[in-house]
Amino acid sequence: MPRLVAERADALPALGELFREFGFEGTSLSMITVATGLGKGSLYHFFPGGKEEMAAAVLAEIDAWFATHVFEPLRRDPDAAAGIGRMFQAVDAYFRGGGRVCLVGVFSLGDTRERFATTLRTYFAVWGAALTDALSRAGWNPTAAADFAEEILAGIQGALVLSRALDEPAVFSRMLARLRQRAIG
Amino acid sequence: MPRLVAERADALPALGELFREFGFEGTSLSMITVATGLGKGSLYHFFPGGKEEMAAAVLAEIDAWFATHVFEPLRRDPDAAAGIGRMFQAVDAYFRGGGRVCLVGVFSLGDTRERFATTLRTYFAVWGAALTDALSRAGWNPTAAADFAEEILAGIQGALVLSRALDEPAVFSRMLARLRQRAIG
DNA sequence: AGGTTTGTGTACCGGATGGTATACTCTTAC
DNA sequence: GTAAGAGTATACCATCCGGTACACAAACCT
Repeated sequence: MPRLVAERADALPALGELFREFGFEGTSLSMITVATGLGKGSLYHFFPGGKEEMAAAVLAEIDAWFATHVFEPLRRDPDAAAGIGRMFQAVDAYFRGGGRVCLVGVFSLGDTRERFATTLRTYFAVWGAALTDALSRAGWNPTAAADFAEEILAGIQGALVLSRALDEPAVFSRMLARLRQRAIG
Repeated sequence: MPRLVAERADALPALGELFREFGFEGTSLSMITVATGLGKGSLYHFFPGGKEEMAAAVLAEIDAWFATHVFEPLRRDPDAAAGIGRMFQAVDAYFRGGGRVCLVGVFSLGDTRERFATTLRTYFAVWGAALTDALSRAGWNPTAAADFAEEILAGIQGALVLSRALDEPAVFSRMLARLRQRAIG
């Protein structure tokens, strides 16, 4: 019998989609065993802390992905406008043009928020700081940059909610295009 | 022994806060009995359809509230800018300056979405149409008005997510102020 | 080859879940 | 004053919950 999942990390994508779709409370261990192909024995071997450790691992993976694909370009690209452009491109790819929801947003709205409070707060705080920095380097004055960074992050999250409610992913694409236009023309 | 809840409608506020905070799946009947002071017997007397009917009733109440306090002023106020101003005021009050979350948004993100799909879609579609109309009457050209209406709705929803994640309601207030400024100066 | 780590299947735990059944007590109307 | 219906309390249902225990198998190292 072949192993479907060889390492703990191989289970994370399936776990992520589950938590995105059903939330933390809504995702049951039996759903997880089906989606990952791992029995409870294996799951608790990889994640001794149970469901909470699984969710924390998914959040950490998301954090790492955004750090390398979004935050770093924003901070490191000598051409600030280019870094911002890469951010919009990465965000569009990550959320699949509005067809995928933000796990950090989902967790932030529910009571799960308290459980992962610092992770959730840090995610948006770091993103906001990096974006503010890039906007400043792109020519915005500091206070306007901070305001606009906030507006961009909220716009992205809100567009995901709206796309989902209206079942119309184009809402997300349009929002991304508008924000990019305002940011770097 | 006095009746804490004399009518079905008296249970809706408590139900709303519960669903907002814990989502549909996360809200259990025992939490509901505690929060409303009603035993299961009474609950199923008022809501024969169980938890799903309770959530539907809450959504209907929200819909009605927004219809009278938000959608109607947008459409009916002869002074379009004043109608838009009243919308921002009503929204700020309803979401308590960012301290309260949008149940429609919460339901839209999870798997609950499918259960109440048409209600959720209609809520945003009607709001968007009313706001587009008001913006047009306030001087925006039709396509720009539709775009900006979308941006306003997403901004509101996103700001609620961000306020919650950062535990900083001021994010919501700032967003509302910025949007109002852009809309009616 | 032997033994140890790493991973897996399965039975099981106490408790909570949404929902039902039923017997009861009020209030109201005649 | 009594009958009907509205509203309530309680016990109970099957099912599922997250988590644990433990025996077992494959992979690895020496």
